[in-house]
Amino acid sequence: MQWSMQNDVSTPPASSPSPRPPRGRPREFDCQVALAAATRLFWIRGYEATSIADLTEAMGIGTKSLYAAFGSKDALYAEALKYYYTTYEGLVWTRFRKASTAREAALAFLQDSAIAMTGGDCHLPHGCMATLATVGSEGHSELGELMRATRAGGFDLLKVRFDRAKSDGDLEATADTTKLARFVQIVQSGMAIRARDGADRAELHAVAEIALSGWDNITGNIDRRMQGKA
Amino acid sequence: MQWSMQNDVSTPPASSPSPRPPRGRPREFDCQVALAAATRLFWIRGYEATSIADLTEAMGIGTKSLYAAFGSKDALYAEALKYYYTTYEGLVWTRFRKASTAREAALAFLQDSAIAMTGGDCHLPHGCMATLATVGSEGHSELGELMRATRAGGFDLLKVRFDRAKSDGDLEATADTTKLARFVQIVQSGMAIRARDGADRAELHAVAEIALSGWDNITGNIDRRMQGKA
DNA sequence: CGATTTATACATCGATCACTGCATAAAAGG
DNA sequence: CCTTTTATGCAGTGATCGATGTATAAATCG
Repeated sequence: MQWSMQNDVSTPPASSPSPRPPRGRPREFDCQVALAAATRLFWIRGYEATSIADLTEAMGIGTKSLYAAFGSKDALYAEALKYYYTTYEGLVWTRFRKASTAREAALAFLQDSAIAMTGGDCHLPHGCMATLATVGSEGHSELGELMRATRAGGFDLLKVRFDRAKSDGDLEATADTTKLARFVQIVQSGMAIRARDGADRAELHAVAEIALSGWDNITGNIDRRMQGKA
Repeated sequence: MQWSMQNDVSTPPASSPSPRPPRGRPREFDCQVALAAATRLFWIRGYEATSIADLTEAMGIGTKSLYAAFGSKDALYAEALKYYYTTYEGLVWTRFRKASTAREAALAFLQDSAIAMTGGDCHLPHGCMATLATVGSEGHSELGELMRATRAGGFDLLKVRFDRAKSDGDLEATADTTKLARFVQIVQSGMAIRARDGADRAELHAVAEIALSGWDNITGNIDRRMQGKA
């Protein structure tokens, strides 16, 4: 299956000078606005539960226009996921990037995730589109791989930051950054499920604090504390 | 919508003496075996992605027999969820119940979840059926409520145990058992997502240990440690 | 003005969805 | 035996799935 589209959807931002407009009749709808509507729908309902009829209604366009602009439902979903990530990535990772220690970074990531997953500033759908998507369990293997890769990207960002903290001396040399990143990622994934079930911001915020309250034990002397347990 | 079924499915275990067999032609298939097959399929693929045709093939029966025995796809799913819970509940909650302290109970719950979610002793599907089900996002509101209630049940077990630990003196009187139970529940939910993405048992086991490595800080003096942070 | 190119609306495609009607088969009660 | 009751197999229900074909409208180019 191919993700290529008949028209280049991702041009509107950072558009080329485009001295010559395309020859025929111009498109009547804003491609980015339509994509935003589709993203919101996929975000809320998931891939399988969202039909083409749902999409065309929410996007305000006909089926033929949808297929002319995006190619297929799979391709539209992939484009929606990209739109989702580029649009909302900053909500979760900006403070993370600016943090001066690994602990502050992890806490910022979880706290800002708590905010984003409960609507953010405006009324965003609750939960995380990438985490909660069940695309690709069976069939749709390409979309499933895309989702898994997206989730893996979050883990990588965490691990790289923790590795850097190790060379900074911020984390002990014995700290297992892979396990640490997995733990933080898993807490965030769990928060996404709770957010979908209606958790409020305070609850997720509390979980973020609790998750990192044992940071010193986790990163420092976990080996000594744990050796007699499991 | 009604969950009631034409035939009582849940009689085979602890069956009544049944001195008089039903009048007509007896059923040719084992209802529990068929339900187990359906459960496995729903568990792996989820509700929407599993069709009646998939189910009849896996269960080895025809559509008419399926509807005669279970009533509808929704009712069959509800029955499958009940079967799932009663069959596999012990994998996750037995050691939890026997533990003498709240910390041991929570650790046992997370560790045994790590085992169950990666196949258990035999080759069970990975992940948690109740946690990963996305039924009821839109429409299917009754099934969605059932899933949410099932997830809430896990939280309640945790909270009750932690409350008991408080009166036992095992937990400080100042400990917030609600937040504590939410945290443990969220870690387990996140583990389910990682298990679906292919995490191995060791990874989830490590996360279980890390999650509870700060137990003393969480349950005891978290207030003092956290007051200057957020 | 055509000629060409593209977008839209509408009707539809075959496939699949959950679900049922109907005829038949196999058991029990009489 | 016959009647009743239930289960099964198969065809088929209307609805909806994702995706297209056709005809028309609107733009640019010559």
